[in-house]
Amino acid sequence: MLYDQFHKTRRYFAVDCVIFGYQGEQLKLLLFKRKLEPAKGQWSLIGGWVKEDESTEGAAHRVLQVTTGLKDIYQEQVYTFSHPSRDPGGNVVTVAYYALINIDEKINELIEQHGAQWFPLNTLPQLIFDHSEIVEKALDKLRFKATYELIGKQLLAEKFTLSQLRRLYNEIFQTDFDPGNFRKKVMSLKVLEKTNEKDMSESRKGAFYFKFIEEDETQEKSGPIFKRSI
Amino acid sequence: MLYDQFHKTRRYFAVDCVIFGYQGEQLKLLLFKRKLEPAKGQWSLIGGWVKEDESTEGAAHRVLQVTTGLKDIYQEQVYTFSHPSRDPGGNVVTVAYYALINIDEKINELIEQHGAQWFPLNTLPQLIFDHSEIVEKALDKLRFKATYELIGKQLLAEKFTLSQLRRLYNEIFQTDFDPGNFRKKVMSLKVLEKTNEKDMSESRKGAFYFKFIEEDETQEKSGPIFKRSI
DNA sequence: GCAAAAGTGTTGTAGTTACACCCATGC
DNA sequence: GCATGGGTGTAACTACAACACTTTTGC
Repeated sequence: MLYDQFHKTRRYFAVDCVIFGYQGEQLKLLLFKRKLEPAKGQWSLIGGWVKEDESTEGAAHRVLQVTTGLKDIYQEQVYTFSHPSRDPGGNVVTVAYYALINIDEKINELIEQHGAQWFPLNTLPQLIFDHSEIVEKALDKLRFKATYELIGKQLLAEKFTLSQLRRLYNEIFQTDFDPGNFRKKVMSLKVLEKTNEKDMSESRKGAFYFKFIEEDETQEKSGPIFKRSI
Repeated sequence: MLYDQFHKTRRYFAVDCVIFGYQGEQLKLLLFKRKLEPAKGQWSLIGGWVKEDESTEGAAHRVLQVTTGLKDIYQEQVYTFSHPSRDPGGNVVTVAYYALINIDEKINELIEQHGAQWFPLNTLPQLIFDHSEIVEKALDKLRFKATYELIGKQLLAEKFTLSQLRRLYNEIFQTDFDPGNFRKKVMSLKVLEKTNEKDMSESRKGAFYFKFIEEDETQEKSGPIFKRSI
């Protein structure tokens, strides 16, 4: 190969996935018992080696599919971690991705087979290596995205009430949005459509379900939709 | 090594630097004539292989130091590009960084030795591989940073007038900020201090020079300082 | 005096916050 | 009827855009 003269290095190349889910009004993280030495059996992000003829996007996608059974999971590159001694097992460069998952029964079956478990963000166990830092960066990026566009499509069910959406935002930003103001702001974005169905489980009056309007990649980023009130 | 059983791949690992400078009221990019096959002699970003026991941050720093002679250049990770066929010479994963440089005489000497040249952003030549995409992402990130905090410390001389700063922002966002409003906004951030010196070269009245207040990493990100008026 | 940039002041508007208030319904 | 979340309305406040205005100086 052309570049071989420059390379004597043994380096490994991996991806790690920060998988966010939302369940029981809590933003959660999917963690795995590591199957590999070193640190075998400890909690970690799910990762995988990047194969030949595979991009990191592809590798992350593959890892997510294997561990959740889902295709077409929403994912976004977070950061690349490359400190030579970040992994005691060798010089492993990892490209981190975060993913957004709608937690349901089917997924949880597969997840259990992998020895994985959902953890609320504020009660995470000790993670291996620099995985805490990776989670921190992923969360920053998620918050950031949520400031600039309305997220929830991937984390919530197809139909959801505005209260459910608001509580998701409350979780993400660890704050307490005013119900009235939140509703007005969200409606002004014109990215949701009201359905005719009502959720009667959370209130006497009932709340209309909304869903995201299908659009072809036309989420224009215009400006912050919420003040970074964190 | 522990992980060797999983690796049969030949892959190369590089960094590329998007070097921004500001000169003659123009935001410029430093480009290099590639010294390597393939695409030898064509314009490209400056890059380098990541050595053993080196992080990508370290590699980018080293590459910047060699090509500009400067230590402690401000740099920030942009994105990792890993499509297996992005470089015809082999499977090269590259981590992109952008850097901010204050262009002056000394630098330009070294730069010429490397066959490098400053190009205004709107008249870039054809770049190799996916380097245009890398530049685009870097510029996005720079704009983004400039929206959230006052930049200029690395791009301008130590002392500068508010008009000079405003024209830098005009360049970055390709817009025309109102002089009065720009001044008020910048002053409200309380990150600049007025010096006693005046620049008499650009106006009859003369304009006071300002400089950035020294602070120990206390640029708190609160909210956007300028509407993304792009 | 006049041109030209530096610097200050003013006014209207848009978006947000805080909060009051009505609505629909199960109990 | 009353408690509860759903949903609407409103007044105060803030930030910003637009633009008028004053200041200082070289010519």
